[in-house]
Amino acid sequence: MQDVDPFAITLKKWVVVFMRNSMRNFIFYLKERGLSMSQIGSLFLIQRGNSSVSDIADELGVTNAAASQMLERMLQQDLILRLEDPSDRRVKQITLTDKGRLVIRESLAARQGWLDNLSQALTETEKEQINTSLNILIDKANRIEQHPEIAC
Amino acid sequence: MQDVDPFAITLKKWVVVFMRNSMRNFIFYLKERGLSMSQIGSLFLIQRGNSSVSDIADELGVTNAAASQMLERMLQQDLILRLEDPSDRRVKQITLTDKGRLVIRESLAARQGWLDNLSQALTETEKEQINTSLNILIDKANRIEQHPEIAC
DNA sequence: GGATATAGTTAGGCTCGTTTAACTATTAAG
DNA sequence: CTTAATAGTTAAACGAGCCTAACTATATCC
Repeated sequence: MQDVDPFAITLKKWVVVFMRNSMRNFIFYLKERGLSMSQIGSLFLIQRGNSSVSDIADELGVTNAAASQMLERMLQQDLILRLEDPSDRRVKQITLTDKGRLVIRESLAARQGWLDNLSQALTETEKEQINTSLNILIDKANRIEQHPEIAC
Repeated sequence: MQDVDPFAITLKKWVVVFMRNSMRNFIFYLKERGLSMSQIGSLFLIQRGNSSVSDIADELGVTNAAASQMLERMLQQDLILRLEDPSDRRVKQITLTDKGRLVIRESLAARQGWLDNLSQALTETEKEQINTSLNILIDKANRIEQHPEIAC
């Protein structure tokens, strides 16, 4: 908590403000849809290419059994498909259904309201400046993700 | 989905990148501590001044009964205090214990790793520029929060 | 003062997410 | 070919979180 770097302080403040404002509608959307955090997390993981039961279990930090049962419930809700991997028939390939993709889009849109209000409160000049800054952050974040070994 | 404003697109991309990278450690911290999303959400709400059972129930979108039970569990974990409001003895004032405040700090710190890596990937010039941009966003976000009627 | 409203708790019942342990099916190693 | 390892499923059990309904205590209204 002994930050002296003003940038680090700003970044943390932004995290708090962002979370407070963006999570509310997101959580209400999940409730409305009857989805748990684990389930929506799984949908995003599957979209990113984590396609086996073990992958998803690892990422969520739960046992295979837990993941398997949760995916079974998601299968019944028509959010995902579960197919045998032809190259290794022990493995199941989990993919998104159209409904699963829709849920991802809607859950992101649920945050939209606050972001739209935020956009409207900005001048064009401010938008341009922030746009440039965010693109730098996005770019650096992507590089860190692609080269996680650098990040340690 | 028919965004033409490049700023809106950038903002959304940033949200996705941010969530993907920052939630993982946060969720693992919660698991380690045995806390649910509702419980950590409550701690933040209490810190922000939502101090009655009804306040918290409303914000979380659950019944008073559910909030009351969840707060009872948090009381047993020594995360909060529950005192009678002297000015209206029907009301209970919920406040954070030292342990509750610690959990808030630790949960934010759990995201720290990724943000630190991100900071290190930036030049001083980039940091200054982004710092200015984020401060604009924080400022506007605070104004929207203080005047929610404008935001509709 | 009596009726009504508000704040919160308690009880019963349900679902979900989780674990461990036992199991099946498939692949890899010797 | 036999044994061991891997991927996933199933079953039993438990706690958390949620709801509705019934309840207590306090405050407000007329």
